[in-house]
Amino acid sequence: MIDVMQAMAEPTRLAILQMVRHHEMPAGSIAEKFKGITRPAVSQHLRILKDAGLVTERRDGTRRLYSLRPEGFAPVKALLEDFWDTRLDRLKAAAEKHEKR
Amino acid sequence: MIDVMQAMAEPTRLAILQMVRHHEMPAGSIAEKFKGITRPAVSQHLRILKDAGLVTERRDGTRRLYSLRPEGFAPVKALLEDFWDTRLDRLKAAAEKHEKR
DNA sequence: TCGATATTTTAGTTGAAACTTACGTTAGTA
DNA sequence: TACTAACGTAAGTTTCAACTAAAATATCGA
Repeated sequence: MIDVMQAMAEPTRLAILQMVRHHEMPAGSIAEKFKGITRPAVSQHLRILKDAGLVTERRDGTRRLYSLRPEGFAPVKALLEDFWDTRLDRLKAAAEKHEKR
Repeated sequence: MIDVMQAMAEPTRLAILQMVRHHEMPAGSIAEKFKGITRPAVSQHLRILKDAGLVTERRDGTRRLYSLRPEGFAPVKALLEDFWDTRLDRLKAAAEKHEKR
């Protein structure tokens, strides 16, 4: 789960995730979008995203098509909702305290 | 938003967030929980979490009490839900494709 | 089979982030 | 005022993640 967060928490990788969100893209096209960063670097980012389960890779001839894998975000999503709930917990606690008077 | 993710995506800091989730804790008590890491290191992590808006700091005499700031997670939560929605988008797209036959 | 295309992998470099030690600060207390 | 407790801050070191350049791999077409 920490690896999923680390995968997301990097500007280039986050941008990649946005790119492949709606339609799959070949590695080359992804790399082209980045100015001032080489193709191998992008390839390595893709590896990290894949290992984290955030993208899937599909081969088509010599190309490799990447697309988002939304389920990969599930654990982080759960954690976030957990933290978010603290807001409600506090409202509840405050209400009970008030009631006690 | 990327800074929020980076703040979360570190084991020690994530552990701190869990610690202060339900009740505020003084910096010292937080540091004690960590074996093999010094107090200043924890202090620096707390700084990063505070700057990212994930915890709040309250002073009580010489102590500093930290607690979770759930609202800080909002941007990441929104992003995650955005990605998550891709699942539904695909189901929908698949259904429409099916319908077309 | 040879070359071209699209891509990853490896090895090595570099810069940033996480650490430690030493020092500074602030608030309470004798 | 001097001392202590509970911290943060500064400076320097180490570790690690992101990068580049060069080499390796896989697939297709002539």
